[in-house]
Amino acid sequence: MLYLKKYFTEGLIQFTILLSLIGVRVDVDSYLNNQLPPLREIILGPSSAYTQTQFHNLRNTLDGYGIHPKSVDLDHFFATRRLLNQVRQLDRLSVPSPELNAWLVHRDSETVVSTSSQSSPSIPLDNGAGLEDVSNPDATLAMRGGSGAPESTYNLNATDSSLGAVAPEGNEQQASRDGNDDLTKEDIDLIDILWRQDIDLGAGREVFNYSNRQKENEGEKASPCQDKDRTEEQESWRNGVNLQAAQPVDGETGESIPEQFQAPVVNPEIGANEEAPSTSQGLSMAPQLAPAPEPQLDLEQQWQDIMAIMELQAMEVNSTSLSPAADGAPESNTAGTFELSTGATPVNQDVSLHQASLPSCSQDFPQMFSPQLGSVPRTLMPRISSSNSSNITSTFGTTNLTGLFLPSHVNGSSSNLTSTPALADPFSTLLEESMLDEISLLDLAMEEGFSQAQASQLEDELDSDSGLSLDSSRSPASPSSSEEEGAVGYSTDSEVAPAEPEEGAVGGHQPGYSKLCRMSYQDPSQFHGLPQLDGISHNHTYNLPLSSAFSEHPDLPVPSGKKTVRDKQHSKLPPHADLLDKHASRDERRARAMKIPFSNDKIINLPVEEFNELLAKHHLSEAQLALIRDIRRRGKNKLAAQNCRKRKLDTIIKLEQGVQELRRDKARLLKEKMEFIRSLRQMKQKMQSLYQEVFTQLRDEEGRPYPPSQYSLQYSADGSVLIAPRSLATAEQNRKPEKKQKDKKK
DNA sequence: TAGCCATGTCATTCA
DNA sequence: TGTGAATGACATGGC
Repeated sequence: MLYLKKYFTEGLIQFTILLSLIGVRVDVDSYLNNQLPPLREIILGPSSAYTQTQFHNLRNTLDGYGIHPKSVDLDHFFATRRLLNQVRQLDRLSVPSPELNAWLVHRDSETVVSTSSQSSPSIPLDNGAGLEDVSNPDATLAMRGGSGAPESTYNLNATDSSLGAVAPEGNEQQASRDGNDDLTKEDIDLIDILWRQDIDLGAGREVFNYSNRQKENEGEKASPCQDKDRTEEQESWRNGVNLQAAQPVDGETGESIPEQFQAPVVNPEIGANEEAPSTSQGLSMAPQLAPAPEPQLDLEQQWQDIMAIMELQAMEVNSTSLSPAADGAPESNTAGTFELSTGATPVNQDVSLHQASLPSCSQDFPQMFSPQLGSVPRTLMPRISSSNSSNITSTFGTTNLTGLFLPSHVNGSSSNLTSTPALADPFSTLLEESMLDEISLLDLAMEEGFSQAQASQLEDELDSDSGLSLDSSRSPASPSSSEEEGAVGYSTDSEVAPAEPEEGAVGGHQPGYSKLCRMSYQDPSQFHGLPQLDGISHNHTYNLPLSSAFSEHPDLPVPSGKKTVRDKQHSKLPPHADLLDKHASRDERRARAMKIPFSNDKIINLPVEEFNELLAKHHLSEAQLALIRDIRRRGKNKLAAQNCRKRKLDTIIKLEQGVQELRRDKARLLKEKMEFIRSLRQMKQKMQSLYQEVFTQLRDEEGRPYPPSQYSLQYSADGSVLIAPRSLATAEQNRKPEKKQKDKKK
């Protein structure tokens, strides 16, 4: 980590030097002192709770690497690395390629966390480059004399101030000139390229002037009108409304184009790339798109390796979890989502990056942060979310991007629908339908993945709880159990029963296990400290009447939520008797009233023989005997009813699973059918072409070709091919159906 | 207060 | 024939 920090620091220093070469005065100390997290955190260490980790791709499957994917350090590494790369590569010819840069920028906690593509003017981009502020296009116009032709009137000096200069406007040109004094030709070329990026935008750099924000923050030279606009924008932003949600971006640079400059954009290249992803950083993403081989630091190489691995993993996740349309079909991802570029460069990196950043747009956001996020003011969260979501919207229009980053079942099939490439053949409709069907079913399967887990869990419970062996390991109703333990040793649940002092003539201790099982039914979390009970998650309490366990330990908290209401209602009663009454069933109360000398649990759960012995031991009245038999009958029936209901649920769940399975099978078979049809069609086409080829080469005795309208090739049964007049062939074909009909009649 | 749900109970059937 | 299990139907209470 220290190494990374050092690297960040070095990179930032390089970047700062570069900016100073351009003519921008960058005061690192002021950044640090002004409590701007990114620089400070990059250099001094991460402290931001708002860090958006870019590696939250789909399921956070990137474990096991040197840098944890969720490490906030990676974010800084990402941001800094990309900034540096892009700056370094600005002097190269840029070729648009499908790259989506997910920038991560930060601000102090007072304002907003933003991703790069966020073009909202209210988001300061304190990324260390001191880059853009798109909130002040008016100033740009003014500086350019309000020209509608920005290409021709671009003010280079004005651009200087946009690159993070904190010098007053009046000094900008001087500062720029001062800075240019030391420029080499290479630097100048680099600066020219930088400026051209914005010229292509039709906007000067001053549009993205970071210094404007600085000035505004300092209360210097900001016009009231600008303040008002900015305040409104910030408010709207805080309200989760991105006023510039549909703001276009420069396809070449990925920058957000201020609305004032959308019309004048005449650069055809921009038009061709108008769907390019947006990075509102103001730094060109284009140079990075054509990375020329250059000597890399070892760390860079390592970083590339990390990136490659992560991309592969992201692709794996995509290919396994998304629709089959995504299999080897990058365009499937691009449809409506990643169709952002020209050229055929794979979008793997883009995908991973995008996936890495976008989950934060919605519900995944809180989980993506470090535990410190818990301390993030809640008021910040909506802004974070809205910034990201609006970001997406601004970049991709109304396309439903979330489908790529949320589980497909969340997104439904919409993204899949858009991602299914159109097929040219006549079967495309059917095939598409089939594939879509399957896709939707795969979505269902993903849904089912969840329900299956639940179902299997429930199934396990059901299996283990089947029958009276709900407490399967120790069921008192189990003959084996009773045989092992004997009448006296009938000590599991039957031991619970004597816990009722009034009822139980047969004493017994309350085994902790049973007690805990009872409690586990109510609150499994109470057993976290009991490793021996880790494996106990089932509800084995059906044959453990609540009153039994509770009566022995009336000081125990009432575990049942349902009982609590009743508890409150009876809270004025004497504690012990009240609790006994409260948690005693009707039969238990009756048994107490009739002075039955043993517990209801015993009455219910003892095997017949032992039960009869127990009755024989005591001299009971007819009323008592009748009550005992009723208690036994009802108790057993109660358990039976519970088991019956569980079985019903189990059956329903299994049926649902069966339905899902059948649907998957149907989709798979349909897909296979379509593939067969397509294959058959291809074979027919091949056959037709071969037929034509052979036919055209045939000649009669005079060397003339046979007219296809009069002759055709006939295939005989022995495999030979004959040429015959079409009329003859037609007649033969007509005979065959007649023969078949005759055969059928026979 | 109606509706839903969980649970208990009864009656019945079956092995 | 007694017993237990299974299940439909109904009642009840909580939310």
